[in-house]
Amino acid sequence: MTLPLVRKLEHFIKLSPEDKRRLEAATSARVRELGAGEDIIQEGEKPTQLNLLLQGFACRYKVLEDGRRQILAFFLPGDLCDLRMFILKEMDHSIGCLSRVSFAQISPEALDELTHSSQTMRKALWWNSLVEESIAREWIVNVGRRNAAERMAHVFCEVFLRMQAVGLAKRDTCDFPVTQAELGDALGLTDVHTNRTLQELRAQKLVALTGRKLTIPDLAALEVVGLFNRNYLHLERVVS
Amino acid sequence: MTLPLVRKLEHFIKLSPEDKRRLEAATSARVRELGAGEDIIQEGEKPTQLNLLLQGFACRYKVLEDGRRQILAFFLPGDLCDLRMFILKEMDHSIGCLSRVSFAQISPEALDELTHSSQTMRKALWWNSLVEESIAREWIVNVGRRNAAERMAHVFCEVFLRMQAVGLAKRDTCDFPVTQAELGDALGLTDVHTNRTLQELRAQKLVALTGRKLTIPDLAALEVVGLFNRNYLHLERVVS
DNA sequence: CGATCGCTTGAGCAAAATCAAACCTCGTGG
DNA sequence: CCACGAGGTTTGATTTTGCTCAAGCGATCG
Repeated sequence: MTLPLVRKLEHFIKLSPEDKRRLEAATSARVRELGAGEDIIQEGEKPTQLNLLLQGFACRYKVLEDGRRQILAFFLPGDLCDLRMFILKEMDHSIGCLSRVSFAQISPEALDELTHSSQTMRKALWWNSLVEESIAREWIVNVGRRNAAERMAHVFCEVFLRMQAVGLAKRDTCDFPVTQAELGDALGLTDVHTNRTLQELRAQKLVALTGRKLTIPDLAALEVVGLFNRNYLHLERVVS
Repeated sequence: MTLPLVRKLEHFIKLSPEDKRRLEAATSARVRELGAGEDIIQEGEKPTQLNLLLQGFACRYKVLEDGRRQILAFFLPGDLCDLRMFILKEMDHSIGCLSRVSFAQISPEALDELTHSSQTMRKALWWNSLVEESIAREWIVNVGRRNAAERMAHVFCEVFLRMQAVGLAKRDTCDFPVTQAELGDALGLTDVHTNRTLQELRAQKLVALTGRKLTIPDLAALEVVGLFNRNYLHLERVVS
């Protein structure tokens, strides 16, 4: 089975067999598991290695002094949680697990080795960071300028397309092991309002969300509702 | 006069005289000016070079189909508007000028040259990107979980500290050539509500904002109102 | 001197938050 | 096998926050 990360990177650039082999080696050296609610790394800690999500959902989040929480990004299988971050003195946010999760820990040295010999790999990881940043910017638009239903439609589209990009969507369905309260924390909404908004989308038959599975019967329609534009995911290949 | 960018980078790492000389050379090769309201680059265009803001304020922004606009970041003197972006096929957002602006255009080749010979410069620019990403994440929290007054207090603190970091704040005052409507676009608020919120902060003597100048008589107090935590700006030096 | 742009004010309304309670489901232990 | 409990979802009533629409005001600039 192809590594989700490989699938993702190949949306941008074709990797050589050698690149893939090394990547697989690097990601199998040290694998850890954590349960839902546990943190991979917390705000204030010094980041020391790179975490690559292999299975399950995780998220970046911040908590304000008074307990308000905001989720800053969803991490899906194939996502690098904190590439390049270990130059910093301390984390300014936490990374937590939304479901049971398994992830690979890659040391800075292993990463160096991976990129040092391959221009292609460097470019691929570079592209990967840019996409991540782009997603963060789109989330600013989401919470800043879209209303509740639009926001929710938008993240559903995003998650579905990203899952599809790593080969983890079957037809119109993918995993979505996220509680409504957590979804609210990602959308900047309360749990109550998140629930009502979800019911709206359900009533319009735009989404089904049960048993940790997300189904989108008509993606194009949901994209319209969410004022969704795929360009920010940069999934059309530039370099062959 | 020291380049704002140099001042900023030196919050993280000390640059050698040689590094500084090269940076100054690279930034003086090609300087352009634009007026308020003009765009440095627009969504959909292919980014080809790096723009370094020298004077004035600019911003990153996106516009939804129906005209709603969200400002994603403020660019102050010393900011690199799109470092690393030129690997992408097209911009997923625009960069516009909030005031009359002058900026340097640095070619990918000049940038390569700058970083190729200096590990320090590479690290400095690396750190710079990470801080920019960190600011974007904090903005998600801002629009997602803070109310109008908190949001406004927060960006005022941020802009002031960033201006201070590049040597462009005098005591408790710095430039802020941004209209209330634009400020609203950054905060995810309407212009009307932005106005009322600003009046609140003024009434509490937390800020003065007249003639494109921002004054913060008691920064600590404003930080409390904005639930502001400096950690995300990563301004304490790690590497000497 | 009028036009434009930015700021300000008011009234009414809509969206989302808050508070409170009930309900459902699924795993656990008696 | 059933009762229990925790976590997650749903509902209702009410309040708050911020939006919309509309108009007026005050500079500044050809």
